[in-house]
Amino acid sequence: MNKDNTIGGDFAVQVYNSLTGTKEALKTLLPGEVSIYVCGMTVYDYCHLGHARVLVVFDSVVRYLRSVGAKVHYVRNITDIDDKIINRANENGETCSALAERFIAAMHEDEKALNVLPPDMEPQATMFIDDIIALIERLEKAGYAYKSRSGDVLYRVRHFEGYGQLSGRSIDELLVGARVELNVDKEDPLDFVLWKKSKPGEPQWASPWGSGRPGWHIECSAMSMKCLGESFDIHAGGMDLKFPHHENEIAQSEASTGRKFVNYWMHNGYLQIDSEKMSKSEGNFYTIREILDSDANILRIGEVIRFMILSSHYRSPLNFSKQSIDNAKASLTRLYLVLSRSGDVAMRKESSCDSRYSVLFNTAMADDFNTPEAIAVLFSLVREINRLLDNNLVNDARELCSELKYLANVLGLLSQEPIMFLKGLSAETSNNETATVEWIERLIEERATARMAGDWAKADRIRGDLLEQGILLEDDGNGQTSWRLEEVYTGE
RNA sequence: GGCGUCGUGGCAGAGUGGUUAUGCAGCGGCCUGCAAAGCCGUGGACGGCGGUUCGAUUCCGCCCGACGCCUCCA
Repeated sequence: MNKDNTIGGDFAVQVYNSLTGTKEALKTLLPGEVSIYVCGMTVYDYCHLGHARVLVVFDSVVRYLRSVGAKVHYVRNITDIDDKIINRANENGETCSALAERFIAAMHEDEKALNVLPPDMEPQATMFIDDIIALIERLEKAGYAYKSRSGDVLYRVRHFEGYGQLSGRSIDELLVGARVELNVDKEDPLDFVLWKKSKPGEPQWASPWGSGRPGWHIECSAMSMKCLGESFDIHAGGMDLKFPHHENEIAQSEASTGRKFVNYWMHNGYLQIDSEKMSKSEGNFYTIREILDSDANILRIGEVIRFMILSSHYRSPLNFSKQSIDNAKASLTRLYLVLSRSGDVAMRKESSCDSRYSVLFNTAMADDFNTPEAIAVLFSLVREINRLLDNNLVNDARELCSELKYLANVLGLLSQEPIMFLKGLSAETSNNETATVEWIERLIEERATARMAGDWAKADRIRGDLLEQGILLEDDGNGQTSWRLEEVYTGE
């Protein structure tokens, strides 16, 4: 490991730091270790595709950092108490904790389908109330917090010198924005809630300021510092959290500790629908499971979504459409076809960093996690493998295949059995699937007989009929026929 | 009003001061009963106007266009 605490060895990892607006070499507090906190979900509903992007992007970041030998401490929180949760629970007539529990379980299912690994820690706000209260007390002692007339405890924004450093705006500039509501309760309109006085019937915890609950931003300060220390390396989340959430986290954390809170801030771009930001308030959003349900095989469509997300750079906007899904499907099919063509190949345990492809792959990823370029490297591997196979150099091809699988795995891709992906079969085969497979195989036999007899018309009719059902037949040179899924484009 | 991001070939989407991104689609060829897959070859691009430069899609300025943030949001 380098003495200067850079990560990545020969491929010094460069990270775009939202705080400075530039790409910087990633230098961590501890040599060879990376502490990263990602703002996770507020669990009052099913995760949408924007959440999928955060999950997949930072899962890939963590996988990559680990692949270059870093010991990563990955924390992703769950906010399980806030206004939206309380409202939704009331609407449903269930308790907040029951509601939260339900959607946490659903989120874990979604993650699985997207091949997102669990973080090392997944702290929930309601389990850190003591730490939150202690943090607010520190802020109060230092003069950064005050109790308002209404009973809420607020953060005194004017007292924190660096306020606005992340969003690149001064308090006064923010005020000119004019959409800040006037509130007699606040010393300054930008002051925000640290502790909210509870209303009857709401979840509440005892505190020095009376019973209440944490405000929105404080739990991330408390939990991240509790899990990773008062200073840590990377804090990440969606672009929309930059202001005010992350700005406020900095204010809370640095005012309480007097130390630099986070060295690198990473923000992923929005997921868009028809080139507009997808958000619940706009009503133009898809849940992850909605998309997952559009395919019989949940892992297959999950990987397609993952591929689609990684095929654009994490900071760019990502436009979701039927075509982006189809593109991802076609690309993944090409990757899986070469694996299937090579037979079953075990994944290499470690990358041979000296290989041409690994060098290109790592160079791309070290440059602020350029996954589109890394994926392009995967495809040049595919071409090479196919060339080798065309020339019957099977052993060489299989060697490269195991490298392909290794590199793809760094992106969380190609972890399924090729056949399962190509045929769209799930791991625990249903009766329905078995019946379908048998039906297809019967037709293939029937066609083989026709071909043997030279009845091309019949053979082609069977093939054409199956294709209309989305089943593509492929004959190899030895009289064997295989099949795979091929969506026929019906024009929407 | 303030701040910011972006504008690449038919579509998606990287990147670069002068040389092939990549995937899908197209075209020609090999292979195939015909296909499919694969391979080989190939056409096609950098919003507009100026400037810097031997040379700009890449740097600078202006303009136009799209989007976002300043309010809950990944």
